[in-house]
Amino acid sequence: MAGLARYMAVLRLFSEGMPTWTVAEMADALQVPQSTAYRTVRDLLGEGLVEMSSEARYRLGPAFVEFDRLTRLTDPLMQAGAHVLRAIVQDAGVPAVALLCRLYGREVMCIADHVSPDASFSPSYERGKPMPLTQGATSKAILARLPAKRLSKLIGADAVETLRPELAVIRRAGFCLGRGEIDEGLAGMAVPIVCEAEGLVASLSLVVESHRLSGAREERLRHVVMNAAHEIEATLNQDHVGALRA
Amino acid sequence: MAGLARYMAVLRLFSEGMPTWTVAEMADALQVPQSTAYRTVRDLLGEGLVEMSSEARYRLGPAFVEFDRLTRLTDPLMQAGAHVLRAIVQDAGVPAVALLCRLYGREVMCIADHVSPDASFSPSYERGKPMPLTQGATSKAILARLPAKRLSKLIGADAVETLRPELAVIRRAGFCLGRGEIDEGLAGMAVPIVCEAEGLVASLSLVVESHRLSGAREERLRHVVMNAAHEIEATLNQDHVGALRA
DNA sequence: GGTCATATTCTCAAAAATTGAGAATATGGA
DNA sequence: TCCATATTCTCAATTTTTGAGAATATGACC
Repeated sequence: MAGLARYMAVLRLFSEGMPTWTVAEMADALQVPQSTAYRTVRDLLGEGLVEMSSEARYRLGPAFVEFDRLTRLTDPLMQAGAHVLRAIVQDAGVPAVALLCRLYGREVMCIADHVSPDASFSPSYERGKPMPLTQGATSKAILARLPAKRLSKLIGADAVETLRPELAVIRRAGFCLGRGEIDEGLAGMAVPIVCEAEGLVASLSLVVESHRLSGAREERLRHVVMNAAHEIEATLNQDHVGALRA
Repeated sequence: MAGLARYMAVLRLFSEGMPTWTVAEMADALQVPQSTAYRTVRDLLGEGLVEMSSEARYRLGPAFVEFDRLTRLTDPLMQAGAHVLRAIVQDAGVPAVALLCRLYGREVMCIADHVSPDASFSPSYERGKPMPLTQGATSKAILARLPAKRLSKLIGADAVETLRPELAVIRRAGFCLGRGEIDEGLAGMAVPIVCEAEGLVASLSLVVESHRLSGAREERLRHVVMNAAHEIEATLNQDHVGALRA
């Protein structure tokens, strides 16, 4: 294994189930001699990607927290949309979770969330959690606005065929409603957000308990989410124009 | 430049002031030929450390958001202390910001914050922001609990001499009050948190407007912060014992 | 302060990866 | 379709990485 991959292989060992590793364990898991593992860890340590816990164990380091902050500060979607989440949760009038998600590299990832204080259900998503590409209103709203070429590169031509009719409907409606696709008993409403100039394809979603979503309320919430999403989209395009002029 | 350093040099180019870069700009900034820069970016792209924005520009990628989440989920200090921040801000009874910070690699970094809804001042700190090592109550509370050897490795023997008396007082009091050391007009109260078994040296701080901190209120807030910090410390040691048994 | 076990760094020649310059291709608009 | 620019590729020279084990540091315990 060469170059960056060697380092990333070590970093990807760390998980929720096993947050600290000894060098011997790493060497064993990656099938490399200990001397090599030690050298790799020494480099990672020097860059702050790993830190030492006690007893010869290592943990992920401060660099990630720092780079994440930079991402939060500089992601245009984050800047345009973060404050909207609180607002739509409040507008919802029922226990709700608002999510801002985007196609990020090869995954759909949640990059911001807001849970209403009275929400008794636990949200399945949170900042930094990748989501299934082809399941749930959030992802579908994103896929619906992806150019055909990029879409098939992402999920494969077969999957595109299967989803095509559904995505066409979403694209036309500018809206997607999913019930229980991700979490049993929950419903998600998602609206796409696109900013070509920034290379962004994203969605704003509101998750509520399925049984609360009937008739007039569904109608009202749809408007809340759509208006908020369009506002974010407008801000994005506005900002970009501003950035170009500056 | 070799190995990891070559990749990190590229990543550290990204900043709040310049969040996207073209490959030509990177090559120029790092004084390497473009072909090399392209190869480096290709590797970073493959690992999700960088993503493409539009028009041949690159941005930091999803990997950082993902690793940050893992850090949030697995950092023992975070688990033990995150929920306490909201509580002490509420207890404070005046506009306040609560911070959980720790020695992380070679820096003191804020890893969690909570701002009271009525705070009119903007906090100078937030998750992911490194703080000056030798200034402010937050950092001093941490330094005060660092073993002598580690302390001088961190800030140098000279700085240790200068700070020694002050740190001795903090260590004995289990508490540190600083006025205007970081932000003019604000006061910080910090209490150290240590968990040897996890290799953690940290502090819990409460920041309020300086003029609100007089007499009885100072006394009361000191107790609020100290109690909360000790509770976190107890949880940490408890959890660690539990982890060992499991 | 000394002794042990274990963690970490070091050494060196062989093997593998990276480098730089420029040619060759891909890509995305007019 | 063509153009400009972005990106990948090629190849020999150079530099880095590798693996095994020896050498050294570290820290707990007596």
